[in-house]
Amino acid sequence: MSLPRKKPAATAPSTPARSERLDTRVLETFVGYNARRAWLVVTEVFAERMAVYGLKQADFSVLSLIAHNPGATSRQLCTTLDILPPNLVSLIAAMEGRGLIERRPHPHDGRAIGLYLTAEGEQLVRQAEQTVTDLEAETSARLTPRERETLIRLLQKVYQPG
Amino acid sequence: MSLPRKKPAATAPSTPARSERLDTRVLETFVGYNARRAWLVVTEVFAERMAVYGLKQADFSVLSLIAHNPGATSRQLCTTLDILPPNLVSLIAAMEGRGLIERRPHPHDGRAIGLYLTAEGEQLVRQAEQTVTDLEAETSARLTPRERETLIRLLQKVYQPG
DNA sequence: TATTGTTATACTCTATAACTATA
DNA sequence: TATAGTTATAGAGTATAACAATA
Repeated sequence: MSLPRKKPAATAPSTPARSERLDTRVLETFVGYNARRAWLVVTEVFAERMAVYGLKQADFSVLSLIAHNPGATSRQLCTTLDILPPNLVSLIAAMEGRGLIERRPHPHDGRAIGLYLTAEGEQLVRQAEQTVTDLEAETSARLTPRERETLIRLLQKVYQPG
Repeated sequence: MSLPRKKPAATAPSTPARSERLDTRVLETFVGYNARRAWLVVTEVFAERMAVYGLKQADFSVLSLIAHNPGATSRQLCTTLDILPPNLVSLIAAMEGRGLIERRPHPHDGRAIGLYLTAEGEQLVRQAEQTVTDLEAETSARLTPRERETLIRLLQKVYQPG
Protein backbone atom coordinates (compact mmCIF):
# COMPACT_ATOMS: atom_id res chain seq x y z
CA MET A 1 0.00 0.00 0.00
CA SER A 2 1.41 3.34 -1.01
CA LEU A 3 0.40 6.74 0.21
CA PRO A 4 -0.95 9.09 -2.42
CA ARG A 5 1.99 11.14 -3.59
CA LYS A 6 1.46 14.79 -4.36
CA LYS A 7 2.34 15.64 -7.94
CA PRO A 8 5.00 18.34 -8.27
CA ALA A 9 3.97 21.72 -9.57
CA ALA A 10 4.14 22.18 -13.31
CA THR A 11 6.52 25.14 -13.11
CA ALA A 12 10.26 25.07 -12.47
CA PRO A 13 11.51 26.47 -9.18
CA SER A 14 12.90 30.00 -9.36
CA THR A 15 14.71 29.74 -6.04
CA PRO A 16 18.03 27.91 -5.58
CA ALA A 17 17.60 24.16 -5.55
CA ARG A 18 18.09 23.09 -1.94
CA SER A 19 16.65 19.59 -1.96
CA GLU A 20 18.59 16.45 -2.72
CA ARG A 21 16.74 15.38 -5.80
CA LEU A 22 16.64 17.60 -8.86
CA ASP A 23 13.72 18.15 -11.20
CA THR A 24 14.26 15.77 -14.12
CA ARG A 25 10.84 16.14 -15.74
CA VAL A 26 12.15 17.60 -18.99
CA LEU A 27 14.83 14.96 -19.48
CA GLU A 28 12.26 12.29 -18.70
CA THR A 29 10.24 13.29 -21.76
CA PHE A 30 12.99 11.92 -24.00
CA VAL A 31 13.16 8.28 -25.08
CA GLY A 32 16.96 8.50 -25.26
CA TYR A 33 17.31 9.55 -21.62
CA ASN A 34 14.93 6.90 -20.32
CA ALA A 35 16.40 4.13 -22.46
CA ARG A 36 19.85 4.93 -21.12
CA ARG A 37 18.70 5.02 -17.50
CA ALA A 38 16.90 1.71 -17.84
CA TRP A 39 19.89 0.18 -19.59
CA LEU A 40 22.22 1.39 -16.82
CA VAL A 41 20.15 -0.42 -14.19
CA VAL A 42 19.94 -3.66 -16.13
CA THR A 43 23.58 -3.54 -17.17
CA GLU A 44 24.77 -3.15 -13.59
CA VAL A 45 22.99 -6.31 -12.47
CA PHE A 46 24.18 -8.01 -15.65
CA ALA A 47 27.82 -7.23 -14.88
CA GLU A 48 27.51 -8.57 -11.33
CA ARG A 49 25.87 -11.86 -12.30
CA MET A 50 28.06 -12.55 -15.33
CA ALA A 51 31.28 -11.90 -13.46
CA VAL A 52 31.18 -15.48 -12.17
CA TYR A 53 31.40 -16.69 -15.77
CA GLY A 54 34.11 -14.16 -16.60
CA LEU A 55 31.88 -12.70 -19.30
CA LYS A 56 31.24 -9.07 -20.16
CA GLN A 57 28.30 -7.88 -22.21
CA ALA A 58 30.08 -8.14 -25.55
CA ASP A 59 31.42 -11.58 -24.64
CA PHE A 60 27.95 -12.87 -23.84
CA SER A 61 26.40 -11.42 -26.99
CA VAL A 62 29.11 -12.93 -29.17
CA LEU A 63 28.97 -16.37 -27.54
CA SER A 64 25.17 -16.44 -27.65
CA LEU A 65 25.17 -15.45 -31.31
CA ILE A 66 27.70 -18.15 -32.19
CA ALA A 67 25.67 -20.69 -30.23
CA HIS A 68 22.61 -19.97 -32.33
CA ASN A 69 24.55 -19.32 -35.53
CA PRO A 70 27.32 -21.94 -35.70
CA GLY A 71 29.88 -21.05 -38.33
CA ALA A 72 29.22 -17.34 -38.10
CA THR A 73 32.15 -15.14 -39.13
CA SER A 74 33.68 -12.18 -37.33
CA ARG A 75 32.34 -9.88 -39.99
CA GLN A 76 28.79 -11.13 -39.40
CA LEU A 77 29.15 -10.64 -35.66
CA CYS A 78 30.45 -7.11 -36.18
CA THR A 79 27.57 -6.21 -38.48
CA THR A 80 24.95 -7.71 -36.20
CA LEU A 81 26.23 -6.23 -32.94
CA ASP A 82 27.62 -2.94 -34.26
CA ILE A 83 31.13 -3.80 -33.14
CA LEU A 84 34.08 -2.55 -35.18
CA PRO A 85 36.28 -5.37 -36.54
CA PRO A 86 39.48 -4.32 -34.75
CA ASN A 87 37.64 -4.40 -31.44
CA LEU A 88 36.42 -7.94 -31.92
CA VAL A 89 39.84 -9.48 -32.52
CA SER A 90 41.04 -9.60 -28.93
CA LEU A 91 37.60 -10.70 -27.72
CA ILE A 92 37.58 -13.68 -30.07
CA ALA A 93 41.18 -14.49 -29.18
CA ALA A 94 40.32 -14.47 -25.47
CA MET A 95 37.31 -16.75 -25.94
CA GLU A 96 39.43 -19.11 -28.04
CA GLY A 97 42.19 -19.00 -25.44
CA ARG A 98 39.67 -20.04 -22.80
CA GLY A 99 38.64 -22.98 -24.93
CA LEU A 100 35.10 -21.70 -25.43
CA ILE A 101 35.17 -21.31 -29.20
CA GLU A 102 36.92 -22.89 -32.15
CA ARG A 103 37.94 -21.25 -35.41
CA ARG A 104 37.70 -23.34 -38.57
CA PRO A 105 38.51 -22.21 -42.08
CA HIS A 106 35.44 -21.27 -44.07
CA PRO A 107 34.58 -23.94 -46.68
CA HIS A 108 33.85 -21.51 -49.49
CA ASP A 109 35.84 -18.38 -48.63
CA GLY A 110 39.52 -18.61 -47.84
CA ARG A 111 39.52 -15.19 -46.19
CA ALA A 112 36.81 -15.94 -43.69
CA ILE A 113 36.94 -18.02 -40.52
CA GLY A 114 33.90 -19.84 -39.17
CA LEU A 115 33.34 -19.66 -35.43
CA TYR A 116 31.97 -22.57 -33.42
CA LEU A 117 31.41 -23.24 -29.74
CA THR A 118 33.32 -26.03 -28.05
CA ALA A 119 31.47 -28.43 -25.78
CA GLU A 120 32.64 -26.30 -22.86
CA GLY A 121 31.48 -23.18 -24.63
CA GLU A 122 28.07 -24.71 -25.27
CA GLN A 123 27.67 -25.51 -21.61
CA LEU A 124 28.79 -22.06 -20.48
CA VAL A 125 26.42 -20.32 -22.88
CA ARG A 126 23.54 -22.44 -21.68
CA GLN A 127 24.23 -21.49 -18.06
CA ALA A 128 24.86 -17.84 -18.91
CA GLU A 129 21.67 -17.51 -20.94
CA GLN A 130 19.69 -18.96 -18.05
CA THR A 131 21.34 -16.50 -15.67
CA VAL A 132 20.47 -13.59 -17.96
CA THR A 133 16.90 -14.82 -18.25
CA ASP A 134 16.69 -14.90 -14.46
CA LEU A 135 18.17 -11.45 -13.92
CA GLU A 136 15.95 -10.04 -16.64
CA ALA A 137 12.95 -11.32 -14.72
CA GLU A 138 14.26 -9.60 -11.60
CA THR A 139 15.09 -6.28 -13.20
CA SER A 140 11.71 -6.12 -14.87
CA ALA A 141 9.88 -7.40 -11.83
CA ARG A 142 7.81 -4.24 -11.66
CA LEU A 143 6.45 -4.99 -15.12
CA THR A 144 3.76 -7.52 -15.89
CA PRO A 145 4.72 -10.15 -18.48
CA ARG A 146 2.42 -8.33 -20.89
CA GLU A 147 4.12 -5.00 -20.17
CA ARG A 148 7.54 -6.53 -20.64
CA GLU A 149 6.53 -7.85 -24.04
CA THR A 150 5.17 -4.45 -24.98
CA LEU A 151 8.36 -2.71 -23.83
CA ILE A 152 10.53 -4.98 -25.97
CA ARG A 153 8.24 -4.62 -28.97
CA LEU A 154 8.30 -0.82 -28.76
CA LEU A 155 12.08 -0.70 -28.32
CA GLN A 156 12.43 -2.84 -31.44
CA LYS A 157 10.18 -0.46 -33.33
CA VAL A 158 12.64 2.30 -32.51
CA TYR A 159 15.79 0.55 -33.70
CA GLN A 160 14.58 -1.92 -36.31
CA PRO A 161 14.27 -0.71 -39.90
CA GLY A 162 11.13 -1.34 -41.96
CA MET B 1 2.71 -1.44 -49.00
CA SER B 2 4.81 -4.24 -47.64
CA LEU B 3 4.91 -7.81 -48.75
CA PRO B 4 4.01 -10.41 -46.13
CA ARG B 5 7.26 -11.55 -44.61
CA LYS B 6 7.70 -15.18 -43.77
CA LYS B 7 8.45 -15.77 -40.14
CA PRO B 8 11.75 -17.59 -39.54
CA ALA B 9 11.63 -21.16 -38.32
CA ALA B 10 11.57 -21.63 -34.57
CA THR B 11 14.73 -23.74 -34.51
CA ALA B 12 18.31 -22.61 -34.83
CA PRO B 13 20.18 -23.54 -38.01
CA SER B 14 22.46 -26.55 -37.67
CA THR B 15 24.39 -25.79 -40.86
CA PRO B 16 27.06 -23.10 -41.08
CA ALA B 17 25.57 -19.63 -41.17
CA ARG B 18 25.95 -18.48 -44.76
CA SER B 19 23.53 -15.58 -44.89
CA GLU B 20 24.44 -12.01 -44.08
CA ARG B 21 22.10 -11.54 -41.17
CA LEU B 22 22.45 -13.69 -38.07
CA ASP B 23 19.67 -15.11 -35.93
CA THR B 24 19.27 -12.68 -33.02
CA ARG B 25 16.02 -14.03 -31.64
CA VAL B 26 17.45 -15.07 -28.28
CA LEU B 27 19.20 -11.75 -27.65
CA GLU B 28 16.00 -9.97 -28.64
CA THR B 29 14.15 -11.55 -25.72
CA PHE B 30 16.22 -9.44 -23.30
CA VAL B 31 15.23 -5.93 -22.23
CA GLY B 32 18.89 -5.01 -21.80
CA TYR B 33 19.80 -5.88 -25.39
CA ASN B 34 16.84 -4.05 -26.87
CA ALA B 35 17.27 -0.98 -24.67
CA ARG B 36 20.89 -0.70 -25.75
CA ARG B 37 20.08 -1.11 -29.44
CA ALA B 38 17.36 1.53 -29.27
CA TRP B 39 19.62 3.87 -27.34
CA LEU B 40 22.38 3.43 -29.92
CA VAL B 41 20.07 4.56 -32.70
CA VAL B 42 18.77 7.58 -30.82
CA THR B 43 22.20 8.56 -29.54
CA GLU B 44 23.69 8.56 -33.03
CA VAL B 45 21.16 11.07 -34.30
CA PHE B 46 21.56 13.00 -31.06
CA ALA B 47 25.30 13.36 -31.55
CA GLU B 48 24.86 14.58 -35.13
CA ARG B 49 22.27 17.22 -34.33
CA MET B 50 23.91 18.50 -31.14
CA ALA B 51 27.30 18.87 -32.78
CA VAL B 52 26.24 22.27 -34.11
CA TYR B 53 25.85 23.44 -30.51
CA GLY B 54 29.09 21.83 -29.46
CA LEU B 55 27.22 19.74 -26.92
CA LYS B 56 27.63 16.08 -26.08
CA GLN B 57 25.05 14.03 -24.22
CA ALA B 58 26.43 14.77 -20.78
CA ASP B 59 26.75 18.48 -21.61
CA PHE B 60 23.12 18.66 -22.67
CA SER B 61 21.85 16.79 -19.64
CA VAL B 62 23.82 19.01 -17.27
CA LEU B 63 22.78 22.27 -18.94
CA SER B 64 19.15 21.20 -19.10
CA LEU B 65 19.18 20.21 -15.44
CA ILE B 66 20.73 23.53 -14.40
CA ALA B 67 18.17 25.36 -16.52
CA HIS B 68 15.33 23.73 -14.63
CA ASN B 69 17.16 23.65 -11.28
CA PRO B 70 18.97 26.98 -10.95
CA GLY B 71 21.51 26.87 -8.15
CA ALA B 72 22.00 23.13 -8.39
CA THR B 73 25.36 21.87 -7.13
CA SER B 74 27.82 19.54 -8.81
CA ARG B 75 27.03 16.91 -6.24
CA GLN B 76 23.33 17.05 -7.08
CA LEU B 77 24.09 16.75 -10.78
CA CYS B 78 26.33 13.76 -10.13
CA THR B 79 23.70 12.00 -8.05
CA THR B 80 20.92 12.68 -10.52
CA LEU B 81 22.81 11.70 -13.66
CA ASP B 82 25.02 8.95 -12.22
CA ILE B 83 28.19 10.84 -13.09
CA LEU B 84 31.23 10.49 -10.85
CA PRO B 85 32.37 13.81 -9.36
CA PRO B 86 35.84 13.78 -10.94
CA ASN B 87 34.30 13.36 -14.37
CA LEU B 88 32.06 16.39 -13.97
CA VAL B 89 34.81 18.85 -13.15
CA SER B 90 36.16 19.38 -16.65
CA LEU B 91 32.66 19.41 -18.11
CA ILE B 92 31.60 22.23 -15.79
CA ALA B 93 34.85 24.08 -16.43
CA ALA B 94 34.31 23.86 -20.18
CA MET B 95 30.72 25.14 -19.94
CA GLU B 96 31.89 27.99 -17.73
CA GLY B 97 34.73 28.74 -20.12
CA ARG B 98 32.21 29.02 -22.95
CA GLY B 99 30.21 31.49 -20.91
CA LEU B 100 27.19 29.20 -20.67
CA ILE B 101 27.10 28.79 -16.89
CA GLU B 102 28.08 30.79 -13.82
CA ARG B 103 29.32 29.47 -10.51
CA ARG B 104 28.26 31.34 -7.39
CA PRO B 105 29.11 30.47 -3.80
CA HIS B 106 26.32 28.63 -2.03
CA PRO B 107 24.55 30.90 0.49
CA HIS B 108 24.38 28.33 3.29
CA ASP B 109 27.29 25.95 2.59
CA GLY B 110 30.78 27.29 2.05
CA ARG B 111 31.89 24.06 0.44
CA ALA B 112 29.24 23.99 -2.25
CA ILE B 113 28.97 26.04 -5.43
CA GLY B 114 25.63 26.87 -7.02
CA LEU B 115 25.41 26.59 -10.79
CA TYR B 116 23.38 29.00 -12.92
CA LEU B 117 22.92 29.51 -16.64
CA THR B 118 24.02 32.78 -18.20
CA ALA B 119 21.69 34.54 -20.64
CA GLU B 120 23.66 32.90 -23.43
CA GLY B 121 23.35 29.54 -21.71
CA GLU B 122 19.59 29.98 -21.34
CA GLN B 123 19.24 30.67 -25.04
CA LEU B 124 21.41 27.73 -26.05
CA VAL B 125 19.50 25.32 -23.81
CA ARG B 126 16.21 26.52 -25.22
CA GLN B 127 17.41 25.84 -28.76
CA ALA B 128 19.04 22.55 -27.85
CA GLU B 129 15.95 21.26 -26.04
CA GLN B 130 13.84 22.09 -29.08
CA THR B 131 16.32 20.26 -31.31
CA VAL B 132 16.19 17.20 -29.07
CA THR B 133 12.40 17.31 -29.04
CA ASP B 134 12.46 17.37 -32.84
CA LEU B 135 14.90 14.52 -33.24
CA GLU B 136 13.03 12.47 -30.67
CA ALA B 137 9.93 12.83 -32.80
CA GLU B 138 11.91 11.61 -35.80
CA THR B 139 13.59 8.68 -34.12
CA SER B 140 10.28 7.49 -32.68
CA ALA B 141 8.38 8.19 -35.88
CA ARG B 142 7.36 4.55 -36.15
CA LEU B 143 5.60 4.84 -32.79
CA THR B 144 2.25 6.45 -32.26
CA PRO B 145 2.18 9.21 -29.62
CA ARG B 146 0.37 6.77 -27.37
CA GLU B 147 3.03 4.09 -27.93
CA ARG B 148 5.79 6.58 -27.24
CA GLU B 149 4.19 7.49 -23.91
CA THR B 150 3.84 3.83 -23.04
CA LEU B 151 7.47 3.15 -23.95
CA ILE B 152 8.71 5.94 -21.69
CA ARG B 153 6.43 4.88 -18.85
CA LEU B 154 7.62 1.26 -19.01
CA LEU B 155 11.28 2.29 -19.19
CA GLN B 156 10.77 4.39 -16.07
CA LYS B 157 9.18 1.44 -14.33
CA VAL B 158 12.41 -0.45 -14.93
CA TYR B 159 14.81 2.13 -13.54
CA GLN B 160 12.74 4.08 -11.05
CA PRO B 161 12.58 2.79 -7.47
CA GLY B 162 9.33 2.39 -5.64
C1' DT C 1 39.26 -3.50 -57.08
C1' DA C 2 36.76 -5.12 -52.91
C1' DT C 3 36.52 -7.82 -48.68
C1' DT C 4 38.13 -10.55 -44.30
C1' DG C 5 40.83 -10.37 -40.70
C1' DT C 6 44.49 -8.14 -38.39
C1' DT C 7 47.91 -4.69 -36.05
C1' DA C 8 48.83 -0.48 -34.04
C1' DT C 9 47.17 3.42 -32.12
C1' DA C 10 44.32 7.28 -30.49
C1' DC C 11 40.39 9.10 -28.45
C1' DT C 12 36.45 9.06 -25.30
C1' DC C 13 34.17 7.47 -21.32
C1' DT C 14 34.27 5.77 -16.82
C1' DA C 15 36.52 4.50 -12.39
C1' DT C 16 39.80 4.93 -8.18
C1' DA C 17 42.88 7.16 -4.82
C1' DA C 18 44.12 11.00 -2.55
C1' DC C 19 44.06 15.81 -1.47
C1' DT C 20 41.75 20.80 0.32
C1' DA C 21 38.45 23.33 2.50
C1' DT C 22 34.55 23.54 4.77
C1' DA C 23 30.83 21.42 7.81
C1' DT D 1 34.33 12.60 11.30
C1' DA D 2 31.88 13.51 7.06
C1' DT D 3 30.98 16.06 2.79
C1' DA D 4 31.81 19.19 -1.72
C1' DG D 5 34.89 19.91 -4.92
C1' DT D 6 39.21 18.98 -7.06
C1' DT D 7 43.60 16.65 -9.09
C1' DA D 8 45.94 12.97 -11.14
C1' DT D 9 45.69 8.76 -13.17
C1' DA D 10 44.22 4.27 -14.70
C1' DG D 11 41.16 1.34 -17.13
C1' DA D 12 37.43 0.14 -20.39
C1' DG D 13 35.13 1.10 -24.56
C1' DT D 14 35.19 2.84 -29.12
C1' DA D 15 37.39 4.95 -33.20
C1' DT D 16 40.64 5.46 -37.53
C1' DA D 17 44.51 4.18 -40.66
C1' DA D 18 47.02 0.85 -42.79
C1' DC D 19 48.41 -3.78 -43.91
C1' DA D 20 48.36 -9.07 -45.72
C1' DA D 21 45.71 -12.64 -47.69
C1' DT D 22 42.01 -13.85 -50.51
C1' DA D 23 38.00 -13.00 -53.58
